Amino acid sequence: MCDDQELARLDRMKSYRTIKAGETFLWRGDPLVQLSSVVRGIATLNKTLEDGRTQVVGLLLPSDFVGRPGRSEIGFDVTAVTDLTLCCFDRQEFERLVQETPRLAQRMLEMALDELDSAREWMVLLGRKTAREKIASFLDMLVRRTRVKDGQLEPIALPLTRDEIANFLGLTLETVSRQLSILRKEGLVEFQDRRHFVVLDLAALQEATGDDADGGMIV
Amino acid sequence: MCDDQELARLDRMKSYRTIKAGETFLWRGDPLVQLSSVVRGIATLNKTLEDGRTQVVGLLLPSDFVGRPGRSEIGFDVTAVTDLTLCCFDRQEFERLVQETPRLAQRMLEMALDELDSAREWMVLLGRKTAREKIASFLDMLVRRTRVKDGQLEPIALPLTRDEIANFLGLTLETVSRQLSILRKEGLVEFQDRRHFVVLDLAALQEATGDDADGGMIV
DNA sequence: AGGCGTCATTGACCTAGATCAACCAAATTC
DNA sequence: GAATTTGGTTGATCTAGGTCAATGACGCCT
Repeated sequence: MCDDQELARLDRMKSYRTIKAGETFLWRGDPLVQLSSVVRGIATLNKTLEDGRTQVVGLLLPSDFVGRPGRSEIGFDVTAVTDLTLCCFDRQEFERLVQETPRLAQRMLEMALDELDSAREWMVLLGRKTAREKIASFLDMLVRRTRVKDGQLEPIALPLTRDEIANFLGLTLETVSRQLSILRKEGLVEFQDRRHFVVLDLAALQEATGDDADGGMIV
Repeated sequence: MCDDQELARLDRMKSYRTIKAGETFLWRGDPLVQLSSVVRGIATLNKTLEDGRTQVVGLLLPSDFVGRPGRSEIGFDVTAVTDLTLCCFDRQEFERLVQETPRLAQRMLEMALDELDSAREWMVLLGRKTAREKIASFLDMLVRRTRVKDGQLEPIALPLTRDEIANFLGLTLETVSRQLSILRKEGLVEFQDRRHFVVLDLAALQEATGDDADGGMIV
């Protein structure tokens, strides 16, 4: 995360933890004793309304940070989507470290501001986009996130179930399924498997997100 | 913001700027040369889709920070809702100051994390709440924000037009107007003026937000 | 005081997406 | 390998909230 000495210290205080897919391992309101970062797997940050409606408010991928220094309570439920490995630190010890190493505070600030930017992009999606645009934006985000490593048309993993996607996009699972079918029939994407897709027409997909040509998703 | 010496230094580098109500004074994509904090007035952070739909992604009140250190481009349009006074700092100079004063970085981190929490609460509102719940949540937020100073039933200022509220809540201005009328007819709130309301039944208002009894808005 | 631009309210419709429901296919259990 | 279970698709309806349109209520300007 930062430089040698700090890394060494982080190293001494860290411990690993694994969680099985589907398990909610942090609950809103519980005391926040450990911070962690995702090593392997995927998790979601969720909030549930009193009558059971739920909204995913964050997607945690490897290297993402879980919990926030300076708060004593957990703010959102955290659920493992796949099997998950976390690297954990004692919160108070970590906070001390942050206070002593300015670099780390700056790095944390940068990460928080990036997350804030993507949360705001997501607010536009939730507040103003149509179902079709939401789905296209979601697929486009996955493409951008995976493209880093592979060249072009490798199949991309769809890590969430239809229901989880729906809770992420503020839709119902039926609408998710229908819109995916429509994009498939239109030839923008193709599924080889319920959980893996290939983009056939990236330009059309991005057109379908409704975003300005220039400034789409930041994540 | 922090301690004496830093404050003094901030003091030397600051300058003031005033903006007239309605003016959009920062545009997405423009170079970010100054950071600032709101001294007086209200502003909104906006994003506009290609076809003109807009979503407010942040409400800036006095003491809120505008712009983000470590980015060279403006990420969202910023519009003055009322006449506005800003206290501005040169971005690069401010960044230098942040690097040299760990305290400041920590304070910035805290602010960023608080904003992130409220952005996430807002995502729940945008993705899952009904129009009625959105309006109730909005009024409740205003109550919480003003309650700090006054005792109980003082009239609360509604700083935005119906249209701006709609863009904040992901609704249309007609729906905003209708839902406000309904809450009025039900006796939860009363308007003395298009822009000032009194809460008559706070418990019922909070009930109508749809939030869990305990964990509502963080802001 | 009269005329105008802005903001708000209310009504009459319409449509995107939710809801309800049937069915399918792959994975898991016995 | 039959029987559940879990996740997905598709169809038929319903409805919350959007859209379109008329009217009202203030300023504000001359």
